[in-house]
Amino acid sequence: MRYSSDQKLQTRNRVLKAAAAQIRTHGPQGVGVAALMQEVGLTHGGFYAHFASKDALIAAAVKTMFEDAATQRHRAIEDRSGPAALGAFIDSYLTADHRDRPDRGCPVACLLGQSAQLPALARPAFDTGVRGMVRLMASYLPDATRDPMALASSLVAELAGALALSRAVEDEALSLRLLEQSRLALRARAGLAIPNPESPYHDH
Amino acid sequence: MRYSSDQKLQTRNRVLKAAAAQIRTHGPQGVGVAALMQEVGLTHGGFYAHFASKDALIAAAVKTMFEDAATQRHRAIEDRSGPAALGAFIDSYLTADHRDRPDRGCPVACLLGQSAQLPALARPAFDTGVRGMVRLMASYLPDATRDPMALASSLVAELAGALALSRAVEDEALSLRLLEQSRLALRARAGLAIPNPESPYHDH
DNA sequence: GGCTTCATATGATGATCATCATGTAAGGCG
DNA sequence: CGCCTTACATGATGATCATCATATGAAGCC
Repeated sequence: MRYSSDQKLQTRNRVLKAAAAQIRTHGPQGVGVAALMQEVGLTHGGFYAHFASKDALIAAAVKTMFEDAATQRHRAIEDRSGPAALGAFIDSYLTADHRDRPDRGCPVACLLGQSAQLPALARPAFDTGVRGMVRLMASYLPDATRDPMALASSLVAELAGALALSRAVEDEALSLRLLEQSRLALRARAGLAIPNPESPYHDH
Repeated sequence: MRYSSDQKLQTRNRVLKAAAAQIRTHGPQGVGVAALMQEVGLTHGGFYAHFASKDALIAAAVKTMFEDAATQRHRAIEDRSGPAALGAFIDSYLTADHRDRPDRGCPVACLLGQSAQLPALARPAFDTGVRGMVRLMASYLPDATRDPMALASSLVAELAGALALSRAVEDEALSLRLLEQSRLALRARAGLAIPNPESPYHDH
């Protein structure tokens, strides 16, 4: 081992982190190898010492996105459990902050509409991530829930859908309304009490 | 007027229709001017006689998508009204068929995740389309609904989210489960009776 | 019947991009 | 001390792409 003992690994991780951010903001197509390497402080040449192809990079980056997402979920939930944890997760998910920072946000919401341009290599990681998110939500639903996995599946669809929609929409008021009303609806569906009415929107 | 009287208009419409399909399947970036024109039976040169730029094409194509979507909604709803219309719409929306034909499907679900690569010119049309979809669903909710626009907003998020998710996922069983469980949840939330149990999925 | 107009074709231009062959320098090892 | 592995750089290649300048050819008009 020349250079410092794990030089290459650290570089690889920095490239991965940058790619994970770029993919979430600009989509898989929006990332160029040269621009990516430059962001890490290197030139494009060395890229193929770390990844076999751009598709391989994307697949690896998708994986790391979901790993990061898991730790972020823990941070949002803190030491809560059960429905309280679910409520905290929903509240942290459907915020303008999360909407405005896709680069460090939920990969499910970011890759939702990129199915066409996501290379086949990255698909399994996405599936696993979706399944993990559904399972997580199911595990926090009230014990009395009849079919937790069924409900969780529906909740995940609305969560990711609302966030992605709020990003796609241009009008700020419409965007905030989409976030807030799905937040309320999701809390109600999860059997949670009416939350702090932190954003009083009225239609029309 | 040389050629037949409205030759140019018809060509323009054919280009638009092809673009609307391609954008929905491959995303805005996935459409090339040359390939698009070839699909219409022309060469790339004439393109700029019809559109000022690729972005202008995309903006126009997004508009036509939403126009088509409106007529398709009428077809799905037929002569039903009120909750029955809503149920028919939900059932027609969350099907494997709709999932597998994005090229003629709902633009909201297709463009959900393309916010980054959608040119600014096309954004207003998208907003209008989303608003229209929310309004439509609100108008069909039961009269007793407390805040129809609020509920409709949440329903649209889940509808589009579930469809987009079902497309992004690789595993067919997972995909079908996402569709079906959101279909059931949405019907219930819209105050509709338990529907025909056309697809009995069990988790695990 | 020739002129003119307009829809489309041909071909070029420059930009961007993934990929790779080869060069270089850093630094542990003999 | 010098060698040689290794991480990265330089530069080239060929592909793809949007855009546009110019050519062509059909068809209505005088």
